[in-house]
Amino acid sequence: MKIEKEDLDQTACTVHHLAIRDTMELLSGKWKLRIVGSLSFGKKRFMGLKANIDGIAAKMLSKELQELELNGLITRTVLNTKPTTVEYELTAYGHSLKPVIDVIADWGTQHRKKIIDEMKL
Amino acid sequence: MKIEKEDLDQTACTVHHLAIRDTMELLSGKWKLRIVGSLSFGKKRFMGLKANIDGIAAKMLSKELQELELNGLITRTVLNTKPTTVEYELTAYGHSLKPVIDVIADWGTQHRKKIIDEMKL
DNA sequence: TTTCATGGTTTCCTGTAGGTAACCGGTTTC
DNA sequence: GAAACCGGTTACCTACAGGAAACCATGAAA
Repeated sequence: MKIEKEDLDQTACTVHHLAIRDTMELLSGKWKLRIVGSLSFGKKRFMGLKANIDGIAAKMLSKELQELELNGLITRTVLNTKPTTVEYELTAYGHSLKPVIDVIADWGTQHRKKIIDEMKL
Repeated sequence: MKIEKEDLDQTACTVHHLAIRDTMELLSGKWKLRIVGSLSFGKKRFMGLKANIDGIAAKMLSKELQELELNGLITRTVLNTKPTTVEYELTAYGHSLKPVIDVIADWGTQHRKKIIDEMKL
């Protein structure tokens, strides 16, 4: 049985697809990438995140944080303060997403420039 | 008025957020990234894409392709064949997404490895 | 003349993502 | 004892993303 170039492409392509799907599933939802992006600037508390991420409701923030923690991307630390404060921080694994976030943010930045330039014409 | 480090962080962070949101809006939906990923291997026809992207329905493919074309990421070329065939191809701008796709696919690949390794324990 | 292929569109239906708003428990401050 | 702050949870609601299946026009082939 001969292996055609098409087959190789097909295989490479399938793996590619699986990988993309995996990443996007982990980062699914409107807010996860934003939360990770926010935390990539340093650890933050619940209210800090809520203030930092414009428009997010407490319910969503709490839910998304739980999923991120389940997936080992962030840690949740309850501090012994009064009133109780909770710190969220990227794990090492969470930090491994930095290249992903950065390249997405970079593309978005230059895309926004392009759109603005086009408006000026 | 003094500019604090926090303010700078805040500004950097806001821009970051906008950029992330912009990119993700363009690539929103379950299939767009997969379509672009598929086309990054070379131009394809409608049926080729449908076969290549496991599970996508014609309706979704057609809809997503329209949006991608509107955003200038792909071109649609109707060929003078019988039966009519249509070629979809990434534009130069679409190709500029390659680093984004690649880094997402790379992360997904190593994430999948990690999960499999953890299962072996 | 019936069937097959291409590249779709249309209709119908459903799950769920995500929004709003009220509420909660513990603690400190007024 | 009322109000405020933190970090949530709960209940309720709905718009829309997305799936399934049927349908359509064109033309070639059988």
